[in-house]
Amino acid sequence: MYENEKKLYEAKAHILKALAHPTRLYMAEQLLHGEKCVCEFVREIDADISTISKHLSILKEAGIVSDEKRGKQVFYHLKTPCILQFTECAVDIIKSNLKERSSLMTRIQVEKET
Amino acid sequence: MYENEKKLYEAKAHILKALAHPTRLYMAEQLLHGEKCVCEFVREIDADISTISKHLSILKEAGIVSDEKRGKQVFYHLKTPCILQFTECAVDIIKSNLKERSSLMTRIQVEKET
DNA sequence: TTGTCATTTGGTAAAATTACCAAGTATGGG
DNA sequence: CCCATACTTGGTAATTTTACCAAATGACAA
Repeated sequence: MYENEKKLYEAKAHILKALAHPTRLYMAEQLLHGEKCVCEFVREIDADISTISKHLSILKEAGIVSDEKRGKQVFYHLKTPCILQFTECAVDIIKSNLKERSSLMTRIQVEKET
Repeated sequence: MYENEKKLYEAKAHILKALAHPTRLYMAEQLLHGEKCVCEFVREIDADISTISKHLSILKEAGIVSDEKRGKQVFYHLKTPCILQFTECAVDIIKSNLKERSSLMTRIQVEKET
């Protein structure tokens, strides 16, 4: 029964949810190349610094990243890089969706014309 | 610049978002064992059938599952099982979060008591 | 055709997410 | 000590998500 395992699914979904935002996904992927301070994200992302800080705190709360204050700066670090392994498969899905949707478009076009 | 790659991050986040709900994650994982009709999910999950149907349609729209009508029933099928590979890593994160948070609790206890 | 089973769709209220601004905290320099 | 820099936090409005009920659709059976 799903009810028994619900807590585990909630925990897993919570982690996915933290990653399921374009900006947060970008941040996590950037951290694959090494730690970054908030100020670096601020330079790259066109959003208010408070928005960026909140996105990072969501990743942190989910346990995906950790932070460390050094001087005036706060550095974020990817704790568990394996969580980003889904990327390759996601790209496959995106490509397959594009294919299916473009062939659907063609079908609609053809149906219109005939 | 993030702005250039934004479309790709949005597409990837869209797929994650579809999975980032306990019920939808459960459904996708169940489909690892083979296709299932909506009625089977209805038996397992304590939610309105319309809610279950809508969750399935979100997974379908994201390109994670496909559906096929056979007789009166609609069968759902996992198109790209690799998208669920993150699970193992997610469990690692959950365990590590539990450890950190329980040690935090202990620390708070200790601080209170001393 | 009429009914029934299996599922989807439309509508809606409640809850959650998001982004911004403004104000607060912490650190190091002068 | 005072100030600037680097962030975080609180407040809030707009948007999105979620779940339910009710009604619609589609397939088969009588």
